[in-house]
Amino acid sequence: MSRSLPLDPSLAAGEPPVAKLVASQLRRMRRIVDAAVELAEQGGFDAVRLRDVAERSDVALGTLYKYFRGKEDILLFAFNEGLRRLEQGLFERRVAGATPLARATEFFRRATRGLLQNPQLGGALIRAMSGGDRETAVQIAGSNRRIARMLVGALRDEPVDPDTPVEAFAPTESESEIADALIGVWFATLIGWVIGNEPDLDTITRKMNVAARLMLGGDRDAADG
Amino acid sequence: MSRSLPLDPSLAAGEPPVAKLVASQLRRMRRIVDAAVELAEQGGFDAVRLRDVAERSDVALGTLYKYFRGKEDILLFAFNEGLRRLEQGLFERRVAGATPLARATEFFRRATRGLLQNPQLGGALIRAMSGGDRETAVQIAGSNRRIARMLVGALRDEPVDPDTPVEAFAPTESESEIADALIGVWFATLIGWVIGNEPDLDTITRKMNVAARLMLGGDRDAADG
DNA sequence: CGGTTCTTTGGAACGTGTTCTAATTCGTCG
DNA sequence: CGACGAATTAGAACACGTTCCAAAGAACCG
Repeated sequence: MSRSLPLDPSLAAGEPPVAKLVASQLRRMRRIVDAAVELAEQGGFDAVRLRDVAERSDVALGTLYKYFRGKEDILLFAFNEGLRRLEQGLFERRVAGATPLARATEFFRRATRGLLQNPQLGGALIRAMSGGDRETAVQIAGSNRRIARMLVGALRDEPVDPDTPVEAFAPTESESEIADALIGVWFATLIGWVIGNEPDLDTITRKMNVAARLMLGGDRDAADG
Repeated sequence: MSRSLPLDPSLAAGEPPVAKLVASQLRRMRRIVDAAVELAEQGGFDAVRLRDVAERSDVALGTLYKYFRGKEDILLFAFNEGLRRLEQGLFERRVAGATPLARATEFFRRATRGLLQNPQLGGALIRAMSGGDRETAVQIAGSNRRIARMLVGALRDEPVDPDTPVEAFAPTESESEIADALIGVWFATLIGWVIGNEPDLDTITRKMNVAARLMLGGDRDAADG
């Protein structure tokens, strides 16, 4: 083995792909992700051509594949960075709302807003998530868990420290069921959005409010922008 | 224009892609779909190479693109045929169960069973649905509607005539909300299954039962095989 | 410093979805 | 029958993700 080789080991494990990389390699990786995100912002998933990513980030095509398993892997990495930002944001400004329903709705509103901020990029990230290969499954499962943790935090009205490892997250069975189902609705809605492109934050928020109301009971429409 | 040209007009509109085709063209189309399905059954989505499909169905590659917009389109067509079979099956043997919860669970069990009958094929079909392009959105929306109609039929404990046009289907707002959310959970679950491959009918059925219970209330686990 | 090993590079090469084209066949109408 | 247009064919061509390779560079070790 070697001391720092960048490839799989970092990414094969679910979450922390940045590990054991010297500074120059970290910078290279960052350039790759940034280039991919820029291209996605401009033209969506299809505009992220790996040849362009390589050129923009001053990296050879082959090197790119040393850092990431493929196109979707890069976008998935960006998605996870977005998740981290969301976690941080939620930690700094807790979700507001008097009832679990209101807080759940507000959580999804903020999460969705992050994705829709740049629709092209958001669509690209969702597409990378839904079209995942067997290899990226672990990563996706990890993302899912992080989302569930945030959602359950909102339901409980408890802050979630982003730096706590997700493995320590222990929801009750009931919480787990609700989170699973709600996140499922969210993903399905986002995929529908990607396919059909009706880029309306309010519509998606309303849909999540409806689903949450069904599962949590309570008065209707307990959240607003 | 012509009298029968096979290409877009049939497929551009959502549902009835078979229209205005002479018998020989219908047979060609059938051969194409059959070949694609056979290949998918054996090796999943990736094994459906259009060159192979063309060869198997004795059709030129270019002709294939006259009948379908692309690879996913063929699989989507097969998916819709599967839906029709499911509708027929449900019409002939109504979903059993004393409560809406039990019937909803049983509906998803039967729908999922159809997909998992051949996991390779089922995965390929799901993948075609989730990775859809803008053009196939209409078709997918139509499929969704057909599924919603079946589900609502099960909730109401009413038979659904497969030959009735979906457009005539008029759910109440509440039914529509529940169906939307449940189908979302179902899709998300299936996508998770495709990505992670844990091909267990019972697990998926249980998950749907949980989600349905959350939304419909009622006693737990009210359905079994 | 020389040698060894790993990383990076530039670029070719491959597979597959998709598009394009020229030639051929088919069906219909006059 | 003969002609015209539409459908089909065979196959080349293109785009892009992915893999492969030989050469150049970089880091480390004695």
